[in-house]
This record gives sequence, C-alpha cells and structure tokens, in this order.
Amino acid sequence: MLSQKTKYALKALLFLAQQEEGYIARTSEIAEGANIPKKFLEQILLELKRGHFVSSKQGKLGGYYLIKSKNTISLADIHRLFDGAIALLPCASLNFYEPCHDCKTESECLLRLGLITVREKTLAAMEGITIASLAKK
Amino acid sequence: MLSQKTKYALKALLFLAQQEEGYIARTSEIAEGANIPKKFLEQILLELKRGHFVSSKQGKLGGYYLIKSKNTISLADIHRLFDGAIALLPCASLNFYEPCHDCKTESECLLRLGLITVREKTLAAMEGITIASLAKK
DNA sequence: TTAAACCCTACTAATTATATAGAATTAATC
DNA sequence: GATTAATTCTATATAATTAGTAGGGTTTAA
Repeated sequence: MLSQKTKYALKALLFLAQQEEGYIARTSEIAEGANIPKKFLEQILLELKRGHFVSSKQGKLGGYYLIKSKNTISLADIHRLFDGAIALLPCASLNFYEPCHDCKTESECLLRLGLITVREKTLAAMEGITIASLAKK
Repeated sequence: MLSQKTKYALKALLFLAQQEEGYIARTSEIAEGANIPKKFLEQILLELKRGHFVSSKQGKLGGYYLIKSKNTISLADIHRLFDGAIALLPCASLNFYEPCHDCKTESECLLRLGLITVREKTLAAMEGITIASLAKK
C-alpha cells in the first residue's frame, strides 16, 4: 500500500501538472487544491525537489513547479522516492537490494525467484502509470 | 513489501509442503527447519489455521499439516491473510475496498483508475506464484 | 524594511510490527 | 491416572514507522 505521503506527493504533482506551463504554485495553493495538510506538504515538496521532480522559487512570489515532463514521472519513481522498494522483499529488489538475513545461502531462499517475477510485472505496470496518464482522467 | 509475518508464513507453508503426505510437523520442527522464532510462529500457524490453509492435531504427537493443495495456495492468498490488500490504495482494492476520505467524489480521485491497472497486473502475478511453484526451486 | 514565501530541524502522538511470557487445554503413553 | 508433550489463548513489551505539528531561519519582491 502507498503511504499517505506518497499519495499526497502524487496529488501534489497532479496539481502542478494541471497548471499552465511556467506557473509557480505556492504551497498553500497546492495544499488547498489537493486537500493536503500544509506543513506536511512542505516536507513532501522538499523531498520532491531533492528528487529533481520539482524545483522552487524562493522568497515572496515564490513557489513550486515541475521540472520533469509529466510524461516521464511515473508511479514507480514516486513510490521509490517515498516508500522505497517496489519488490516484496529486499532480496528481489533492483534499486533496494539486500540479501536475506534468515536464508543461509541465497540459493536457499525459495521465495526470491517468484518474487522477482512479481516485481517485474508490478514494476512494468507502475512505470506505465505517469502523472500525464493520471491527469487525463 | 511483505511483513516478516507473511514471509515466515510462506516459509512455514513451504516447509510443510516439502514433508511427505500425511506427516504432522511440530511447531518446533518448523521453527528450526525454516528459521523462525518459535513463539512467533505459533501465532502465525494459528492464523493459517483460521484461514483454512493448515489444520492441527492437538496434544502429544500433535502438530500442523496442510489441508489445501500446495497448488492452490497462492502468494496472493497469504498476502491478503497477513498483510491485507494487494492494491496500492483501498479505493483500488477488490477484497479490502474503502472509498478515499480526501477525495470529495470518487470520480475526482485521479489515482484510482491507474492503481486498479497496477493491482490487476500484480494480482495476476501473485496468483501465479503458489507454494508448489516456489517449492520446485 | 517589511511581508510572504520557501527551507530546515526537532518533536510528538498514534499505530503497527515483531516478537515474548505464561497459563490453559488437549491427547498419547507409561 | 499421572506424566509429558504438544497446541491454544491472552496479555504484555518494545521498537520502529507513520503522520503529522511547531517554530524558527532564510530568501526575495516590493
């Protein structure tokens, strides 16, 4: 399941994607428009900025705007930024790989291969969902 | 990600599936064989019993055994029993559906349709992974 | 200089995850 | 019938995570 934070991040990105090109949205605007607690949203926008999905203008008249095309921001990207691995176990993950602690040898872990199959399917689906595809209702 | 509990449940089921037909395995046997804390495993086996995946014989010489064919116990089943919904949000779930609180109307939730697509793919993959398929290395 | 915005760190409250403890119950065997 | 060995049940403990809140610092336009 997505964390609330990931859900809010997606909604915030959707909000930004629906503004006209070049528009700079204040946090409070996004918070109201997407129904997100403002102080919580501040943190989320900062993480999105560090993840290079949005950028910001500081000071008065400042705010946030997309710096990646909405076609290239996928659900997989945002999930990884906030919730981490897409795989069901670290040993089946591409970007967050870790060996199992409770399997003595890796070949011994009977779950791994099956979970890699699941991750491949889920990842393909999640990469197909972009902010652009979500925005066109 | 799978919780530790789900992972242990899968390992316990795999252990049981690898025993010969009709064998009754003690909790302590499973705990050692699958490297699971015994008292934690007790709770897991009880939940698997309530879920009608295993049954038990009480008293001395008692223990646990599968009551569903290993071909018919899927990763999706076990995930749902211990970790709940497979969908990324409750509003996209089949078995754990709940409407979003922060979307005023359902049609307003732009995430839902995309997440249903992801759930369909993931679910299909998880239903394809069974205890039997995992057991054959 | 002031106001309005982003930026940053710390804190908190509630929930969930991961167990552990111990007593009650059941059943086989001596 | 007593003993032993197993499941069953309920309660507790502890640590981590989640979902925020608080409050000040920094930047920039006017």
